[in-house]
Amino acid sequence: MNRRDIILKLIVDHFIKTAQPVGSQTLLDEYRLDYSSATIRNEMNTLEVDGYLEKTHTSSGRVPSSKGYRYYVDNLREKGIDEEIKNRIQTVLNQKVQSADEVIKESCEILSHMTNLVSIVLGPTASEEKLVSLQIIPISDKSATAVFVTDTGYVENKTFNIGEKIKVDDVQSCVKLLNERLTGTSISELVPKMQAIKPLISDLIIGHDILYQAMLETFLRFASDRLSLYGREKLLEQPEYSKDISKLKKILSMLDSPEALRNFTGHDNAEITIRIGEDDNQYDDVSIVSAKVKVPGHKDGNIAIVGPRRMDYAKVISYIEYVVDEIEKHFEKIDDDENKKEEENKEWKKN
Amino acid sequence: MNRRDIILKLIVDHFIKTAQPVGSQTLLDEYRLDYSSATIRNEMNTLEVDGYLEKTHTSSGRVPSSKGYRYYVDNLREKGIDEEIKNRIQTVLNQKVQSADEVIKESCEILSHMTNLVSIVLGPTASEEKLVSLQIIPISDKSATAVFVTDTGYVENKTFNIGEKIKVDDVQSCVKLLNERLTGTSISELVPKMQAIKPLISDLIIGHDILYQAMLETFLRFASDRLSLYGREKLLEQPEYSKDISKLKKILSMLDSPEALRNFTGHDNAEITIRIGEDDNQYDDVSIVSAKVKVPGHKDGNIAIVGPRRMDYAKVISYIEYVVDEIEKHFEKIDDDENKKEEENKEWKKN
DNA sequence: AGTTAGCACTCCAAACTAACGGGTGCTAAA
DNA sequence: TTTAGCACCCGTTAGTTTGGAGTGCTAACT
Repeated sequence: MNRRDIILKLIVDHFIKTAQPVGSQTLLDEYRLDYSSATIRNEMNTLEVDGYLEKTHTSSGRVPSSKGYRYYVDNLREKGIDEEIKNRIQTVLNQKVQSADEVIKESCEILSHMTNLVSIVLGPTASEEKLVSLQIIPISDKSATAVFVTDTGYVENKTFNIGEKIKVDDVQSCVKLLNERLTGTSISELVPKMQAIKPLISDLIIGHDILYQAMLETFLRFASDRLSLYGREKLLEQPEYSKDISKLKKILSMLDSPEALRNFTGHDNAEITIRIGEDDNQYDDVSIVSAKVKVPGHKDGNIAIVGPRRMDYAKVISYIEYVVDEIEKHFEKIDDDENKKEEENKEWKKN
Repeated sequence: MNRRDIILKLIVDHFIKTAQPVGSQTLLDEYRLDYSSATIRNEMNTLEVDGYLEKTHTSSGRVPSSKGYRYYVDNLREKGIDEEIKNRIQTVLNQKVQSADEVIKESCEILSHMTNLVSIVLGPTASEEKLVSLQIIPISDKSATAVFVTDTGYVENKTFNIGEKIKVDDVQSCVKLLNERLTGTSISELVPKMQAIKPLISDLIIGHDILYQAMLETFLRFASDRLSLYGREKLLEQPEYSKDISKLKKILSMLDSPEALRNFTGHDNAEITIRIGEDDNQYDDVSIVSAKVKVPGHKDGNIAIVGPRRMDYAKVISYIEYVVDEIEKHFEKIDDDENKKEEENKEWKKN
């Protein structure tokens, strides 16, 4: 690594650690370099001219620019990973009972805990899932619960008050009808199909409008974004927000906007997408490291870590890579075992 | 209302509005009182001696003490209620489709929105609920989802990966067994009963330990606190937190602690419980107004509004009272209609 | 030619100062 | 009992000073 890179790396490292602009002397004091502060200053100057560093005012230390972070992330960051997260993740994976969703959820909690940042799980967009079952379960003489399940094991439910307007039988026959007509339908087609079925329902059932509305509502809930956040409160620990609460508002408003989050987590085919806050943007100080998670038998999902631009990219990226890798390996292995077993079964039957 | 009370009321009102200590002159300027500032000062002094007011330093305006707020809440607050919240709540209630849970949830969102505070729904403690149904729904050749429903229409689910260790049949028979043995069991007895059943399962099923674990885990999830928060982000708008982020941390940590929340919302039989932050407490600056919600056919739940001690009690209390009243009236009415209808039916059959 | 010591210069942050003003309590008169 | 008047308190704000961490430039040194 050439001298300029070393200096850039150290500046970014130091700034990530302290959240303070870094000066030439500090750098020298902290990391015994074998060239003088003047040399460092020269290098810093060219780094600034080239757009990797910025000054907060004419005579202050330097701060990495967005471009500087990018370069750091792409070329300079160290890739080690510490033992603690390994242990923790392995502990989770060793509890064999867990479904993929649960494993991912728990892993994200660990990620959030160990980075002091917010982690998010973006489920696959629901629209492609198919409804596989629709059941009605009477729970008292006054009410019944309808349970809807998709082919990924996602469950929605809706409780009906049975009574004057709606009879148990009505709900039953409605469910029967929907079951016949809707199983196998993908979530995105659910609402249009429902519209087509509407006349049938109104022929059949007394309280049809209410039932219809209720079902429709439940289907809409299906389509809503499946997104979980962990460790929101961790943000309060970040020094950038202790002064300036408005920055905190910005990042929290982003976390409240599923669209924004979907927007900034990887769409392309990359395994890992790194979004570094750009100055021109509404979310100028927000960085997002996101990774695609592929589990056999599931649609691809994403997990991501969200934090201020000054986040410990080296750590965050290596952690998230590790976590995703381990999760994928884990479930591939399970999948393989299954297949092998199945083949054995076939062999067996053949003989 | 005597003069002292008037003055105390105005001080509390003004402080709630401005979050600034209130002085005698300001009071005079803002609300044309017909006695002099000196008189006000005298009254303030006795109010302070009696413990209703506090000074932040020797010569500053007064701030209500905890006792002052209490007195205000009990005796001085105005009880009007404005039209906007009425309209909003009525809009919600008019969507007849909604179940109680949904109505409560939406009402709380409105409450949070209109008070700029956090509102919470504390479901009834789950332990009394009874399991009414346990179903297994195959969703692919590799997985199946078990769905559990309680007598209040609460649904939990757990997805199993079918395969080497677990067969569909195993899950089926396990569910069948549990269905026979566990329907009607209350949540709190679920775990002990499971333990009793354990030997049966291990006799019956190959992957029994995994299945057993999974079921157990789901039951534990049942027992976990059912609690929703709305409008967390609203807290950032409160002026007390713009300076002092540590206060914000305190209140957020409280919101993250279901135990603390349960602790500070009404246990006794009162319809409304008002907790005002006490200085000696860890949560010194947190006030909670909570109300019991009774809906026919449901266990009692609570809704509450959480905010800094300086909250607009008059508004919050009247809103929450209104909301709870309306919700209760709404569902009682539905219930009555049902009963009437049923009686009519009986009449009918008799003739 | 690249490196570095030296130096003048910049500007923020922290510390100090002064003035202001909103607040108090007390006293004495109405 | 109320209130005008007054001395006093102290936090806030604005202005000033100072110190220090930082810069860039130049000239001397490898």
